[in-house]
Amino acid sequence: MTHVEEKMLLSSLTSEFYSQTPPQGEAKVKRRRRKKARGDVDMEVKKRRLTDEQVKFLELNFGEEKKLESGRKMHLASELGLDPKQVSVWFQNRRARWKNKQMEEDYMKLKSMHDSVVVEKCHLENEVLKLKKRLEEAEELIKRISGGMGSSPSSSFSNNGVEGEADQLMYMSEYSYNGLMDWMCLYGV
DNA sequence: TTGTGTTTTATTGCCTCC
DNA sequence: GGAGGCAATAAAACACAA
Repeated sequence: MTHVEEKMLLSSLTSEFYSQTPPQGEAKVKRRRRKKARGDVDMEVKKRRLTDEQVKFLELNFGEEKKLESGRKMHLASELGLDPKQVSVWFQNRRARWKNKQMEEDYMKLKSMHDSVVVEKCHLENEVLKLKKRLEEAEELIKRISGGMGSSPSSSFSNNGVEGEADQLMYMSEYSYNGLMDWMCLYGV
């Protein structure tokens, strides 16, 4: 019996298994196979579990080439004493398992990358918070200093001949209180 | 022993390629 | 149009705790 004849026979035997046909225009929706009734002896297909040796040999071949061309299929089938159909089914299922495993590995890699990016983001956010706090402290200090001298910060800076107030502020926030003390000594504030 | 979850083998329908 | 691939699914076979 050819492959096609086999398929047609199976189709005719199983067509009655379907309770519904898909609505017009929804051909892509797969019909669900009806469960095989218990005791339906005619349709009973005994599953033959492959031996360890057979599986080992198939695994070896799968490792070499994941696809199965016709010649190799026939060769493997005769070598293992299996139906060529069983060999192709085994390869089909093995490819599906392999694909799942690959996806799982890809997922784990992406997850690990994502996790490290999240940690890095957390560190950066902490750093931003620290810097903001230092900036606030520096600004507060400047306010206090300029208030004590009875003039604006800019006038006090310019009075001492210093240019680039922004640069000075950056300097202060960078080196915090000790730096500020140095700066005050330097300009005699 | 039995209920339940997992794995393996097999089937089906659809799709693509030649 | 046929062969072969894939996704989805069924169901047998197996593992294992209770």
